[in-house]
Amino acid sequence: MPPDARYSPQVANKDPLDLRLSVDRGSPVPLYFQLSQQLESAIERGLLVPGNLLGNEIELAGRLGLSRPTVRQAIQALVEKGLLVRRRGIGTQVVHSQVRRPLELSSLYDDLEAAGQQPATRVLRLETQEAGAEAAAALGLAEGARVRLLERLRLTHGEPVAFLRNYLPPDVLKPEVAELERTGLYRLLRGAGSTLHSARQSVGARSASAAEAELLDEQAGAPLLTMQRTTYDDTGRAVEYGTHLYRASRYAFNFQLLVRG
Amino acid sequence: MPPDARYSPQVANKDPLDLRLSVDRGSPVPLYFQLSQQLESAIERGLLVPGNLLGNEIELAGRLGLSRPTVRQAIQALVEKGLLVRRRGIGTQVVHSQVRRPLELSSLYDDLEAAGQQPATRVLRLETQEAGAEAAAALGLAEGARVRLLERLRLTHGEPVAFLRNYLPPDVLKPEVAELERTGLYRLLRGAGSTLHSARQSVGARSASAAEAELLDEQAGAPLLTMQRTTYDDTGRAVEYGTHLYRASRYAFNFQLLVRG
DNA sequence: TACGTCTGGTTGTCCGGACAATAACTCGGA
DNA sequence: TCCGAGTTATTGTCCGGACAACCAGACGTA
Repeated sequence: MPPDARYSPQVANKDPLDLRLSVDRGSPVPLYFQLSQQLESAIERGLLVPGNLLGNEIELAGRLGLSRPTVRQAIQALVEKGLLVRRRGIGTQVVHSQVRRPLELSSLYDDLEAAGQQPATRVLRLETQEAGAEAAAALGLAEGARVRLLERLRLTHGEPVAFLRNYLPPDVLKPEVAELERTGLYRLLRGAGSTLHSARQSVGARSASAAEAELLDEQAGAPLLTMQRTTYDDTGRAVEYGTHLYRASRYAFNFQLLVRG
Repeated sequence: MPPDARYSPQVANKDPLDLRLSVDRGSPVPLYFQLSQQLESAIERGLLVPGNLLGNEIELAGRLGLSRPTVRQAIQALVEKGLLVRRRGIGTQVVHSQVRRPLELSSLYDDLEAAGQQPATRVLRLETQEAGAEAAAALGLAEGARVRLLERLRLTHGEPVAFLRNYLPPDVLKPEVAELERTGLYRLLRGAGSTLHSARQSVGARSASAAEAELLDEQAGAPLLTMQRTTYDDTGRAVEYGTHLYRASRYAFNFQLLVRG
């Protein structure tokens, strides 16, 4: 194989008919979404190889009995996910990225669970307080407003991984200890009706104090990853502020960024 | 002001005529993009307050002499940036987020420059090598293929902040020391014709070895932030792999994540 | 008061068509 | 052989229209 054959645009194309694309007009699921999902699953399963894609939009529309705008909308969604690239005059290609898991606002609990790490949570504290300056500023509340304070220890295989301190506006979520030990905070927030939208994070590092080391089963002075995060729902309201500590020996953040604009 | 007045949808609206929205049909800039930028700048400058927005799409289209799809495309772009929220049956509102800088694939150089930190770079090493297993895997090359190795020290105000080691496929960029000391790697990559698309990052922490401490002007054992990153262009090709060390006492990662799908 | 119903307003989805911009390919001429 | 012009294919932008889905508030009824 020539050294850069994998970057050539002339990769042979599967016959699109093999993809079994079809839409169900009786379904309440939007047509563009049906198509978009079928294309995505075809890519995930390797039915569509990096290279030239389903010919052109117009023909694809014709074969599916859809209009071109609808097909474009389906393709556009995948372009924004980073699965496809459009090239004017050329066509639309599948991106040949090895790793194309798009990244989401990640939840430590879900991450650990997905990695088969059997996460567990110990709730250390759950109470309502008056907000200090830091939490109030992060949540956009007045200083002294009531906030729920939550402190948890996250473990895998019985060993501590992280110490999590969160502040919640009281009307957003009223968590119970049993729930918190069973699942992650993000899942609870979503379950309570918040549609999470974005988060601002700051990741740093520092040495563990004696108390922190004790809590996390490390030596004093051991390196810790620190993370502060404010999460916003789709109206821009802050629904959670957290300041967390991770054992650097047992955890690292993995994420994928997309370029915007 | 009642406690949650800022979340009420009934915020008085500026007269949209004050916004001086208009489009230039002679310009080569797409109409939807012109409108999108004008709306964005109106939001940035506070002319549009969180609350009810420019009435409805149809009326806005009529006033500007555009079609509704074009207006929708402009609004959609801002929704994806997290500046607006659409609510069926209600209208489109400006998100009331304090911080709404959308985030991009960040460049340390640009970040420091934007923060007024006067970044400087010292090139420690620049040579072509055979790729080791790690770099080859990250770049998707065969082990032993030629790669360019680049080691830099990044400083602000004369003090070291980070040690940067990068691997580049030789046909992507042929950087020169003078360029590297004048600007950041991302800017050079873009200048060389790569359109950067996404990056996978891993952020962790560890204690500085004696040699690392010496280089970064820290004490041995001091906490360091570590970052590995592979950057991909819009065809999914890896254009850069880097493994970096930051002084935790002087730097932290700040970024904003958007929820996907 | 409490609750279901109706109504108006707004975004969501979808269609069919038109022309512009861009890139690859073909082909003729030097 | 090399190079430039023309041709063709494909996505990019834009239009006008239609109906569906959904939400809030007003209204009527129990």
